[in-house]
Amino acid sequence: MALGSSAAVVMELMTMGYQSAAYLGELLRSASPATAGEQQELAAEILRCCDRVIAKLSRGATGATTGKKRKAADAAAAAATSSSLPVTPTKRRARGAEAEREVRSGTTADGFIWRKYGQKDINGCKHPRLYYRCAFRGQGCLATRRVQQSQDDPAAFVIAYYGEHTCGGDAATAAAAAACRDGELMPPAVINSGGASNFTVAWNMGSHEPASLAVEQRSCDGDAPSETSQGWSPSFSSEVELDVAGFEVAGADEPWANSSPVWEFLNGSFDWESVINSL
DNA sequence: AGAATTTGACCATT
DNA sequence: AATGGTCAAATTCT
Repeated sequence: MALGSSAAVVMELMTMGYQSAAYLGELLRSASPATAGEQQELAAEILRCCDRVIAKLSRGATGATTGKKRKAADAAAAAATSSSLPVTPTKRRARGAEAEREVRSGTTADGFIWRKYGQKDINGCKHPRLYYRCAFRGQGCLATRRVQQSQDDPAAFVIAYYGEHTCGGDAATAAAAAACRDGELMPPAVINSGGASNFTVAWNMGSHEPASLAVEQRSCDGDAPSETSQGWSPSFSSEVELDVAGFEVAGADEPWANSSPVWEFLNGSFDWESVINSL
């Protein structure tokens, strides 16, 4: 395959992330099999994200037009994406249409850049439902997601994804590449150590005083979509929030604190080469 | 000023 | 008619 150098870098980093998440899942399972459920689910989600990027890269950018199954209305709209003007012949998703993927996670961050376009109170649900679309819709990306805070566990989100990221070959990967250029990593998944779920939601109206910190990605060069015509000119500030309160590496009392691949990973001495070669 | 979110209206689907 | 998804004007944020 003919991967560009930046794509190769992203591929390598995503492979690292994949291996890290896999190993983290192992650690969580062996460390505390009883309480590792939620944490393992987070690790699993990281795995899924990495897996998707890797699949995309190894498949090449030609996968953009090879959208698998898209709803009829969306397909019709996609046919007209050559004219960058999304005149939008009113493509409305059927109520309760099944998502292509549904993820239950402790964070709403998934590495993509989303723009919120609506919010709705749902009949029996305590929390509102939030609607997002890909920030690169101006480029023809029709990916959409629906985020809902779980009724029982306020620290969990149920995220339903619709549509494929047709921007994946350039936009999301470009953002990743830009982040790598700047020596930064992709927005990490939420770190929520221990059983105490002190992760709070920012959009909880009224009282949003979470112990969270915002992470922002910087834009890459000029391919940041500047489409003022439709009011769609997203920047690269995503709404990533992560709780750092419970994440103290230095003072960790965990048994693996100072002598494990995790620690090696954190202080930068982890032997990635052997990991990659073992693929 | 421009960008991003909020929020009520609008409309398709059930 | 009720419900859920989207639009777009208004508002807030940077």
